[in-house]
Amino acid sequence: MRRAPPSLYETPPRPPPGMLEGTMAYDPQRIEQHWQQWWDDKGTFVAKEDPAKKKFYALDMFPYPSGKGLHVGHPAGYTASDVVCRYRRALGFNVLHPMGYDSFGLPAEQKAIDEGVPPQKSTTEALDTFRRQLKRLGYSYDWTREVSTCDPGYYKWTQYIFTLLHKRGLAYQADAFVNWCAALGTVLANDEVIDGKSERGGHPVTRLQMRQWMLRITAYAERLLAGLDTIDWPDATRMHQRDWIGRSEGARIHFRVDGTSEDLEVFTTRPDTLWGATFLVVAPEHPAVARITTAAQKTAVEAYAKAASGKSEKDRQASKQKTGVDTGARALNPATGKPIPIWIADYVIYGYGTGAIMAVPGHDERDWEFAKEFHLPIVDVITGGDVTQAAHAGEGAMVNSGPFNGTATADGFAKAKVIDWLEQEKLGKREVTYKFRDWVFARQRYWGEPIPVLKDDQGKVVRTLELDELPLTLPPTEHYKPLGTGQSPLAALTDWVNVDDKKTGRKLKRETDTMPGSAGSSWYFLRYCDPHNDQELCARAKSDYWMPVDLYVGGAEHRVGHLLYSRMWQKVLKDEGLVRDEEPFQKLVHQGMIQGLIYRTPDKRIVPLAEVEERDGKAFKKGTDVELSIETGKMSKRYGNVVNPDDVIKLYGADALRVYICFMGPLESDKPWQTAGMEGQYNWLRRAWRVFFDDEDRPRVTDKEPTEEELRIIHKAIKKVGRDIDTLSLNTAISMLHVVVRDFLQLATTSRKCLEPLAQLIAPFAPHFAEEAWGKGLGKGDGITYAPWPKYDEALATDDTVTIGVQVLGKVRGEVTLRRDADEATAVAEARKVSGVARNLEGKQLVKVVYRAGKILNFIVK
RNA sequence: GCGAGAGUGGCGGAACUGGUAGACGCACCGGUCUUAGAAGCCGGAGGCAUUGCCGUGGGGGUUCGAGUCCCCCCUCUCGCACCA
Repeated sequence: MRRAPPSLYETPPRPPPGMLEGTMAYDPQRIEQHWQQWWDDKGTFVAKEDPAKKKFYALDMFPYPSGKGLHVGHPAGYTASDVVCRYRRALGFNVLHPMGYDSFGLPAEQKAIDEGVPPQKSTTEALDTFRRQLKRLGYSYDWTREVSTCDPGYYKWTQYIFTLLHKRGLAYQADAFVNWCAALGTVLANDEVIDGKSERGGHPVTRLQMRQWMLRITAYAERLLAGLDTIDWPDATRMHQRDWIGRSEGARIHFRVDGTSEDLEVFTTRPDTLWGATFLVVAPEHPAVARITTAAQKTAVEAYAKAASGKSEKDRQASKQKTGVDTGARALNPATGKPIPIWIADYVIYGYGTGAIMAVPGHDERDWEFAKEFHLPIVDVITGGDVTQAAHAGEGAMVNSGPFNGTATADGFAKAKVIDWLEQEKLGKREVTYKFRDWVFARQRYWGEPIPVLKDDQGKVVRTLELDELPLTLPPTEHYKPLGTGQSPLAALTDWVNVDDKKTGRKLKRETDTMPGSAGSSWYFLRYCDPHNDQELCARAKSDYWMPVDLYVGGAEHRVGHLLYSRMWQKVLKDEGLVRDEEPFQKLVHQGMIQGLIYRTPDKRIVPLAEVEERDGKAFKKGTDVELSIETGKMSKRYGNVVNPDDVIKLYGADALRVYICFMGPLESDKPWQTAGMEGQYNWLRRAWRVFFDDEDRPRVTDKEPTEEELRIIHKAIKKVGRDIDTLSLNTAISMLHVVVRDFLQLATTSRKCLEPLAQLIAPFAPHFAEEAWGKGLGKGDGITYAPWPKYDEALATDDTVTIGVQVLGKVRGEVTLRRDADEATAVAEARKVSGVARNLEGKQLVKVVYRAGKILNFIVK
């Protein structure tokens, strides 16, 4: 056995390499604590508005502070934004870099239910842990601006925003089909339901009709779509939001129900296929169903509807097999005047469009399958396919469509014509619908912002609370469990619920539902601009200065939830005149996940990391010869591969962790944590230390003039590192720094003109190290944070000689070193001297020479 | 099924507008130091083969030249999933 197994999993941890007795060396524990204290004392990162300076607002998605503390996943994004902030400060930007906590939510409440710990208490503790851990990583946050969504001074304004939404008619109560999770005792938003299960806990979710608070996000659909074209976000995320909003253009068409005064409305994107509509399909929940069903069909219809509503969303989608029942009623096709049957089927969704469709089996795959299943007529109304074999959804010309025969469907031409006709004949109208629904804005839970309204006995809202009545604080309780009735625990607190309202002189009741977790996080970026203001949610002058966010770093899992809600609130606040910008986040980047290694025995059993040892680059089960397979996957307790930043920092220091995180790979991609790789970066910092300090920890800097070679090294690095931070290619920036340190050690570089810029280039990544090198190593007094970023000389940053490949017939046969701008004749002459090239040219006739100065020389021969 | 993204050494990953594939790091091998080991330092290294050949998931194409551009296919990851 050659080396210790991954030391993170050993107890007690072995001392870091190089910390042997007597040797003075890089000591991260000492310097990191010292500089963190120093930054705190000096208020180095406190941001102040300064109109004379260009601002830069870098925002991290604030964490939900779980009791378990920080996970290595958190620093992945936080480190990247911190590097950018430190770089921007050196460039002279006025940087706002705040941090806070998304501290309302289910986990703390679940803990309260399970263990009886009040959420206020467990949240405060978790928050202290997070703050301590984040500070220990040396992030340059302005801690004076910290916010926490469960703080009454904060949620006062969340509640205030709710009252604004209510006044604008954007917050309303409605009987709606909601995602009810019985296990959690609450409703969930669509984005909190994944595959028919709750995002948190994976409990089953069913569709239920309930009276709920809703936010009319659909009213902002067009602006939410339009804004996507103005912001610098990943394409995948913008596309995902577009899909989620799901805009479609079409027509609403009226169908008379034969022999009744009922009217059924359908939404269709293909009004040009109206002549082919041979039946209607209505969602089982549709209220018209009960009215139109004939006596003969009543039993079958009711049975089907009941079965459909009992199914969860997931079950309903599990089978694509078409099912349905004829209601017995007939509708009149407004185009042909012919009676067509009306069916109910669960492939039609009540929440979308009008909850009823005209089925055109000839030109819609789903309708075609349904028609086949139930032997309903199929009519061809668009040329180009064989509707007896399959639905033809493509383009063609209208046929069997009366006056429209021959109209081409391409480019929506026929569609527009038919809609015009429908409007003229008052049979229907042009309409746009959206796939996304209004936002269910209530949870039947305790640990959230109380909704600031007063209601009468019937549950009708009498008034919202005025600003001077806010915050409406959460009353203390000892019973956190949702009541079995589908009400929140607040409903049991009758003293709190019943109010003698002085303003109206009436006996009123408080709302007992609370807001969802996404409420507080939908505007926190504004509060950071003016966190202590108790008169306004954020002074306009402050948000005008700092907003919009210039760089927002956070996980891709918030693509549609948080990132869509925040955009909506920003628009509402803009309409209120409270903010200037239409979009809150100018540039968005998603960090990838830090994955763990998963070890398995040949029979596929998982072996926790603590029981793994490495030998000769292979993994074995500790103390055996059982070789293990290695795969990458989620970090999870189950695999025993969760890495805690505290442990890493204890061994290697925060700087090494930061450098390793940056070095692992591109910010956006998922990458596996490898403790050995971590050690590599720690060792690099130790080597870098030796550039600045000798064996007795004395500074090595001299005022010697650097050689040209040394200057070239550092100028190239200044150029590369700056450019890489701009593009967030932090891994290649670190590679460059490796090269500089290697070369400077080899050249025994001590020149101040080289070491000062090197310390500065290291500073964004390993700030404590850099401060120590800058202060103690280079004798600088004021800290490195605001030292102006070094400038490079283009002439020195570019080599004037280059080594290029020499090819014969496209195959590399040698290389030559030339001046970058050497002419072709020189290049050819030099290349002919290279033996491998000469050998391949021998006896051949030169046809052509391809020469790209500084790039390639290629001889084409016969 | 639809949409998006990705396949490069043993591993993580580099490669500017097409121009010496494998930078940098890990692991590995050799040397040095040491009683020995660890760490450090110096050096090696894609594969096969002793002048050469093959190599960026596979197959075709464009080009003097392809990881990069075009066409077809395979695999993986992530979304969405009867949205009318």
